[in-house]
Amino acid sequence: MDSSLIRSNISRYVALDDREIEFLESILIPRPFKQGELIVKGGEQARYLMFVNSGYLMTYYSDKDGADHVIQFAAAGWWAGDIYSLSKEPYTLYTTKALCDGELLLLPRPAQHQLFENYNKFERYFRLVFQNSVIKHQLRFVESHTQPAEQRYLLFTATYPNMEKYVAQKYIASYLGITPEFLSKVRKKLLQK
Amino acid sequence: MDSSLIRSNISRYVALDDREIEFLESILIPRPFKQGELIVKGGEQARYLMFVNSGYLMTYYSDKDGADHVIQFAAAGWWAGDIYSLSKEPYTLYTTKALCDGELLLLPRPAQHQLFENYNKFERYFRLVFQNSVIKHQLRFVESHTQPAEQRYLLFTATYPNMEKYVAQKYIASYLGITPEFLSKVRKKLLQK
DNA sequence: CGTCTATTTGAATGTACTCAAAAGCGGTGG
DNA sequence: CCACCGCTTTTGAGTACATTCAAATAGACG
Repeated sequence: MDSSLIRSNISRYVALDDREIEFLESILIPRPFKQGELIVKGGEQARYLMFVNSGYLMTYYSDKDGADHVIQFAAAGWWAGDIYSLSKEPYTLYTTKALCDGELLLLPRPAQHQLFENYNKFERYFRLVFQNSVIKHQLRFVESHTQPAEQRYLLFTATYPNMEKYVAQKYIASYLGITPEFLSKVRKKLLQK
Repeated sequence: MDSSLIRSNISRYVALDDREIEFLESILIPRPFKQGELIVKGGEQARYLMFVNSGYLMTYYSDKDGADHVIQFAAAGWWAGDIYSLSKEPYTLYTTKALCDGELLLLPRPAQHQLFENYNKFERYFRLVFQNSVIKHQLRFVESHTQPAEQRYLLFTATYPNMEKYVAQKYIASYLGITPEFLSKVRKKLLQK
């Protein structure tokens, strides 16, 4: 298993010693995935934290009318959006889908507890991960209420330069909080400029 | 100083022993505030985490055009929205304003480090606080893109039953992501029913 | 009481949505 | 290899939700 990506990610927040790295590697489970695969479905038990080792994923909420609302995209080096199901809730609300072939590193729930009990550096690491995630969510929220759709789309393409190759436009529209039809019109208008 | 509220809040996540409580109390600073007071202004140094011991606060972002965008309201027993400035960033983007008289408990930045270094229960506590905050932000985001303004307003009044007594409507409008004028019309329509 | 700000109201406008139909695109099987 | 199927994207017309601007009214505070 190649744990270099997750190790370098963690080392941006806390310094791990050999013992901690060894333990981490002993509990991570490599999990390859194929394009289009539904890795976790909304309503299922949330059994793992998912670190993206390679490839692209997205996490979305399917409402009662069957409409999907994209919460987050995740590239290699990110935790999948459904990281949040390590809460008390045993079931996740969100579906996680592969946008191309790739590999996850799974951190099973029981192992999470071991990790937190025995190595409090990981507690800190995840505190910082969540903390930064909250900050990003706040910014995204402010953006979504200050900028019109066109600006938000431009911001998206700047932030996720490669994502458009992998994601159907309707999911980008969903992420931006607009309809696919309207995104199509926004793009047309931008191309004419 | 009355630390009963913060202790009972923390005890929902981790059990503190006497030593830990004593230390916590030794580093918290009571800070009374008056209605309308700007407790922290956007652009200033973020020097404290702020726990609301009594009263109501709100946290907002003022954009370059001078428009305010409310991120969060906070009642007694909550951490103020600007909790997020315990990150690496030395300055906060957000302004925190008192909506009535009340009292904060301040947790200064240097004391945060002591807390995290010496008592890893607090690390866990804040991990869980952030974790739950992320979950709430995600839900709020999905709501704001699935429900029309009228629904969001009803949800708001149900979620924060007393808040309307303290908050100017224009700030509720801002929190909901609509203009004050439109909120006024929404309310009128609801009253006619 | 007067001033300042918040709220209400109305008219005109704009942004984004719905619905429906056509065009494009990718994969599968004959 | 081409034809067909299903799904995504585009396009257009009509509509709805929400905004802007302006003016009138109401409330809060000194």
